[in-house]
Amino acid sequence: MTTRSLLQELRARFAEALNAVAGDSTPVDPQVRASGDPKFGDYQCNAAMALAGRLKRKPRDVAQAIVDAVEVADLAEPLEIAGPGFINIRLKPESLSGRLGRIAPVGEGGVNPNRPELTDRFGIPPVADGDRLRVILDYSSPNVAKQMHVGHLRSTIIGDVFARSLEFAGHDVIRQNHVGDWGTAMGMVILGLWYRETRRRRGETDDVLRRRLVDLQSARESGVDERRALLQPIATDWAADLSDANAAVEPVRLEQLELGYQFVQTLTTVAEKTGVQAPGPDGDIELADIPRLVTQMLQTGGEGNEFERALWEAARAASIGYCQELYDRLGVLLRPEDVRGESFYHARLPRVVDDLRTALTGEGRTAPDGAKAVFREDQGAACVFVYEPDGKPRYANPDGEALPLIVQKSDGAFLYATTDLAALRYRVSELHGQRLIYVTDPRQQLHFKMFFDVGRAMGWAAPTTRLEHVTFGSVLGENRRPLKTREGGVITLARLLDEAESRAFELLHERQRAAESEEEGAAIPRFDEVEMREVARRIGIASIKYADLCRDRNSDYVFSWDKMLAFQGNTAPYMLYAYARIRSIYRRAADEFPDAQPYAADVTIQLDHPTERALALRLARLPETLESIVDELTPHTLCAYLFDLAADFMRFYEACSVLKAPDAASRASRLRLCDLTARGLRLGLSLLGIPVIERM
RNA sequence: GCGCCCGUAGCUCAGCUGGAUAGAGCAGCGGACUUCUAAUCCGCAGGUCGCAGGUUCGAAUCCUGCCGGGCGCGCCA
Repeated sequence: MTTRSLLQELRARFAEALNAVAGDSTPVDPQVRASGDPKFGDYQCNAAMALAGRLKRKPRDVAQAIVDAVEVADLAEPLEIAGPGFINIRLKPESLSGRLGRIAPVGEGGVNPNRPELTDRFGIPPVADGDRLRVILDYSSPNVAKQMHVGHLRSTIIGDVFARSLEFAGHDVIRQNHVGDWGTAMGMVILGLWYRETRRRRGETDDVLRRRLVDLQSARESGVDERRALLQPIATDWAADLSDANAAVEPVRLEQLELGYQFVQTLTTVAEKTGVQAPGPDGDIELADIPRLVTQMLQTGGEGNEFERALWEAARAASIGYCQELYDRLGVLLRPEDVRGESFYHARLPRVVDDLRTALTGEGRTAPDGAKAVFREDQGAACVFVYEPDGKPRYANPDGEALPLIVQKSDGAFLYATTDLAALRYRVSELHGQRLIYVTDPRQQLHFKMFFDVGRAMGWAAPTTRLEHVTFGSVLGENRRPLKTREGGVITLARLLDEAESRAFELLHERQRAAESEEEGAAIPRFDEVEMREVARRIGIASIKYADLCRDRNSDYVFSWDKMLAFQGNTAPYMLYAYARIRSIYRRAADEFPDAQPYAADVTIQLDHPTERALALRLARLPETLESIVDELTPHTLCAYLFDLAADFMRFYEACSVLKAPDAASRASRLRLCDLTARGLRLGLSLLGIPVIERM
């Protein structure tokens, strides 16, 4: 038998009663929800008012009819009708404690500290087999050319919560890290790496390259002649180096990629309007045109050029290795085997365009929602236009003309729309995805709408395939502009994490000092340097992640160290502290009452004190909270729940002593509540990608 | 010009897809440590939900129009 959540149970029972009252088989929304105010009960059913209109009866009469028809006597106190026809539901304490009592203790093997949700389900069953979906989750997706910065943070940690939550719910999640390893930026990296490598073979160190970069940077504002004089020797050497095709490339590090990338990028800027040329694969090319050169270089696939291939692989390996370090540090689930970047689809792109051309030329095809996709060449580019059923373009440019999804540029190169379509086909037909989730910034929204339309029109996504573009707001500085360093540069992720950890360490250190200076000394754990570093590391990372997750993901959020590291309010430290307090009680109870068995069969969960009842009700609502996160992909609702849970526990903690409980039965009951709370916090935080701390 | 997102307490944010007297946390004021970690808890104060209409038993929520802010709109991703 599947255990329903409290909310599901009440909904089901009221739905049945409503159908009886309504007298027909039209399903009626039972409108059961948690009450906003405790004086209106724990849950309420608001369906009477709406139904009254339909039945042309008085709302309160309808409410009475529902009350008479519904069978909830085993769960709730006698129902009350209030106001215009609200039905207030107050749960019986024994039904609450019974429900919690059915949550089995953690099994023999104990809890896996890294993935507690895999070993302690808190009595929550996975979805039924028939509801299980294969979910393809596309998140993080950094561009391998550059260091990861705060912009990548949100996609990575929000996506990670989806991965964990959907997996916990019982779905079959396949992570796809769609890294940018084949675009112009990657080409620039390869070219930079090529330059560095060939110079290195002539005995030049990175320092020489770095100095040359500085020279170029300072020449950006100079006159054409001056810049030409600077560039000409580089171009001449370049020509000499081109003959070197030794494919052996040593492993490189990210800094070297960045150096090469910056060099090529600066070179391109400085070469603006100088006309300085260097040899390319198909004859001379202007240095200023390098971006086009590298794109072409990649379009031809680097095939037949082992050196280029080796450079690409070295660059890719360095980037992915570097990203993996950050993923490990952040504690996200992504692994190297989840990487399926743009390059993976490269060989499939011509067929995508061919198939679009074949299927959509002329009349085109119509998607289930009526959108018509038509293939047409326009200004030399291969395009797909999307039209409404009435023939109007669904997307328009500022001049009001139809806006195409371009799948092949006039120079023959493919674009990210092409890659995304190829990935869509792959994910549906080869990975058998039924729900495809893309976690990216909202600027790409138009692109996603267009390529979803085309994918549906082509039938590459079935009508039942869910395609979801999940967006998130930007991270702002205190000045309300996108977060930057004081100098205006991007903040690298590594630096951000460093600062979080060192700030957390300072706070811990401060607290320890304060405790030592007090006469009796607060009862806080004493840490040595190594332990404190580790606790600070966990708090720091947790704070960054939690701050990111606790707001509605679509709104921009203002980044504030003080707020995310605060020990009050809806923050990671508050939650972690609540957990640590509970664990502390547990350790002491084990010492003082070694015989106490909170999960023994004869233990009844007693809900005499209001704070005990409130805590129990909150615990009973964990399952329904997790349901909503799976449907709506809203981590902040889980954060809000955990904050309420922690706060309810704190109140209980202040009011009901566990170790000094009046008797053994009460103590066992309270210990049980403590442990359930700890498990709920641990499970919830774990789904947010945040590991708990036993002592802090 | 078109499209999307946002506007709620001094600040940072919730508000469960139309429900009851709009809620938290900071900051402010006042309380609580002989008591399981005071990184806590309790109380007070704080609001024209951007503005104006509309839909209805009922609107912060849905519709329309303004005002203010952000983003996007053909060969970058």
